[in-house]
Amino acid sequence: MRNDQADDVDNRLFLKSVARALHVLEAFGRHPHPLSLREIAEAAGIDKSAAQRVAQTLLTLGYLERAGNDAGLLPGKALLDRSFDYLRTNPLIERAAPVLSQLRATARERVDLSLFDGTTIIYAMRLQSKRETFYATLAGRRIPTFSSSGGRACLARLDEAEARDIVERCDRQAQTQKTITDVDAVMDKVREARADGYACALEESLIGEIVLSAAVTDLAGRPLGAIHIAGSLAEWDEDDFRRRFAPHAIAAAKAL
Amino acid sequence: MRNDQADDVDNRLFLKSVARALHVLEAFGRHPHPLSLREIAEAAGIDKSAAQRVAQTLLTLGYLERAGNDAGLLPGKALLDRSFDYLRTNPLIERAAPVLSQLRATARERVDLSLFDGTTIIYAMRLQSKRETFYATLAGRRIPTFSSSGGRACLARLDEAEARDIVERCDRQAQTQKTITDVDAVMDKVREARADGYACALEESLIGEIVLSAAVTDLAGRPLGAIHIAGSLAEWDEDDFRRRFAPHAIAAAKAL
DNA sequence: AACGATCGTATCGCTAGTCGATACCATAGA
DNA sequence: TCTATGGTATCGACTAGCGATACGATCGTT
Repeated sequence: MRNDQADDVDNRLFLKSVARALHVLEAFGRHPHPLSLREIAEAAGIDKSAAQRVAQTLLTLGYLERAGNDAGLLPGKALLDRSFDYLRTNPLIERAAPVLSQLRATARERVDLSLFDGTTIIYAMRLQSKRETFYATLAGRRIPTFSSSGGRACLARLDEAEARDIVERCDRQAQTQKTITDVDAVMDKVREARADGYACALEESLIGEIVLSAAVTDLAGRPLGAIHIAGSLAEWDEDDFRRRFAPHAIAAAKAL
Repeated sequence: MRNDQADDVDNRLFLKSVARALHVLEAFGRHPHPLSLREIAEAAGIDKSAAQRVAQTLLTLGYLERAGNDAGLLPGKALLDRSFDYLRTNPLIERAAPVLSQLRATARERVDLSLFDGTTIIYAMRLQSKRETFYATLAGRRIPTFSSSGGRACLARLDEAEARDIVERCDRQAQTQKTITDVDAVMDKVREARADGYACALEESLIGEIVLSAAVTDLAGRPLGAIHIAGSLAEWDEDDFRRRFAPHAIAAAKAL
């Protein structure tokens, strides 16, 4: 999971106790249900005593809560405060908010802002369209870089070698039958995105869904994230969708 | 800010190092902009060395990031992962997701789910309507219990003494000219909400906005949160809004 | 250029904070 | 009643982290 262990070990400034506590919180990412002390200890690779101390601490600070039927522990509301801080302090989000909601108003389809983070991208803002249920529409969700249009839009802003390296390091599992998992085939798509100025993915994450993305970069041209427009193939065919929305996505991304 | 210090001190299980690290992250809630090491140290009440160690640790774990122009540190994307875990593991959110989006579809106004947390409530899910910009629409935002319709809907499910205690402990600053800050006046509103089965707030948080809320409770009848429907006074007058949406809000809350 | 202020980074000996084994007290099911 | 499993509490030993200090870079100022 972590290949910078080497750095950690020789880094005299690294606080193991802090890392332990965060590993406890991260355990709920892998086990999304109430956990007992013993389960926490196992998931975080610590003994029961350590888990007890960490849990008590996080509990009093609001980063953990007791599950309803005293059936264990769950993440706490304080985590929402911290992610709010993240969004509020991120200058990209600040600038993107009005642009996104205007884009949403003109496109009348689902609009997202995702952030580039190596082998995955993470949704930061989501403006849903009509139906749309469930976790798919929650901020904080991560999806693989290689198979998402937003991810490929970002890769297109990197040089060939760096992009290829990331694609190779991705966990390239097929999400649907249409997911492109071959490295060379993905790189073809990346080059296509580089040429077009936007990326497009057809049913690679979800059957029936077409997503089109334009990358947002910093002043140096490095990708920070991407703006997505997502539609349903029941209402659009690919060419129409591209023609209609690609200019909007590119313009919105350029505005940032 | 924290009156359980007494408990903390005599609790032998409380890990100070973990608390220190979290205080560092919380510093960005009070100072929403890039912070230098020295500023972090000040905000978290620790010395520069400690801040350095904590910052290095959080940096390598992704809970802090360097600001673009190496102008300091900012919260990191890992925080979004954790809030996603919170939302995903919270059974109320799971049940509420489909109900909310259906409510959004029928009401065609902004719909929110907030969670009751003592003197504040915190937005967990937000389905915006048309325009709506900025942070107002982000999950994780906290607003005072006493002046929000959602908060008062929750208070209405507590007994008189407990509700009054919370109102008194709130930081009762007026958000707008219309904010009701007097304890007795707030309690009148709470009693009204108890009688009606829903609460209503007129321009108490934002001028021109009317919000109507119904509380969601656990099996024991204790309030967990509230469902909000928010509209614009430019489009509705109070009576129409109440008549039209109160039944929907109550029904949606009851469905949970 | 030389200066002082302020930034991030690195070092190191001492001690207080944490570790981890262990015991305790519930509740629940056999 | 017994055993398994949950959360809670205790305590001596030892190590992880404290905090003072120092260093090199980068500024804007004089």
